[in-house]
Amino acid sequence: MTDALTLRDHRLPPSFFARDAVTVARELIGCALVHRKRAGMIVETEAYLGPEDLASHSRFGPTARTSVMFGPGGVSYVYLCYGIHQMFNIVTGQPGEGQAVLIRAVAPLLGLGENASIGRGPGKVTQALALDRSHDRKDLARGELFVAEHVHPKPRELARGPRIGVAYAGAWAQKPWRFWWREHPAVSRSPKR
DNA sequence: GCCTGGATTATC
DNA sequence: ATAATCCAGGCA
Repeated sequence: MTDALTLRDHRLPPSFFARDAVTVARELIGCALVHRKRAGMIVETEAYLGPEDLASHSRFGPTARTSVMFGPGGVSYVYLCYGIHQMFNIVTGQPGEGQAVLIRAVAPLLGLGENASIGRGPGKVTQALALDRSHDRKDLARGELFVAEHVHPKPRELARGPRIGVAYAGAWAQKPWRFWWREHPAVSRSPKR
C-alpha cells in the first residue's frame, strides 16, 4: 500500500543525489515525489549537466538563479519558464558541478485526484503537487518535500532519448538524457524536435 | 538599463 | 501556427 507514512519511511538520502545527473535521472523513474499530503510517481526525467552542457541553465556558470545548481545534490531548483510555468528540478552531483534533474511527469499516487490527468508536461507536475518558486532551494533530506523509494506493482520499462525543447544547444541536444516509463500515459507528449 | 528569447502548454 | 506572460542573462 502507498500511504504517506510509508513514503516518509523511504525518503531517499543525500547520497542518492550526490551522483551524476544521468544516473540519478534514470534511477528516479518509479520513485515517488512527495509534497505534504500529495505524491506522484516519477515517470519522466531529464538530466542536465554542468557548464559544458549547452542545454543546461548552468552553462553561464553560477548566477543569482542558478547558483543552487552548483551546490550539493538533493536540493530543489524551481524556476519560472515562459513567465507561466514552474519547473521542478533536483540538484545532483558534488558541489561545484552544476548538475540537476528535471522532473517532467508524474503519475497520481496520493492526493493528486484529477489534477494530474488534466494536461501534461513539466509545468503540470508543479501544478499537481502544489509546488512553485517558493519551494526553490529546499533540502530534500528534511521537511515535507522529498523523494521516496516506491515499490510499484508492475516492473518499469525504461526508455531513453534526446531531451525536449533544447534545440538551441546544438550537439548537446542530441544527448539521450531524457528517461521515461515506456508507454506510461502520464508521460509528456514529445513535440516535434 | 535595454533587448532577446526561453528545459511550455493549450488552443486556433 | 501562435498567444500568453515575465524575467534571466548578455551586452552596452
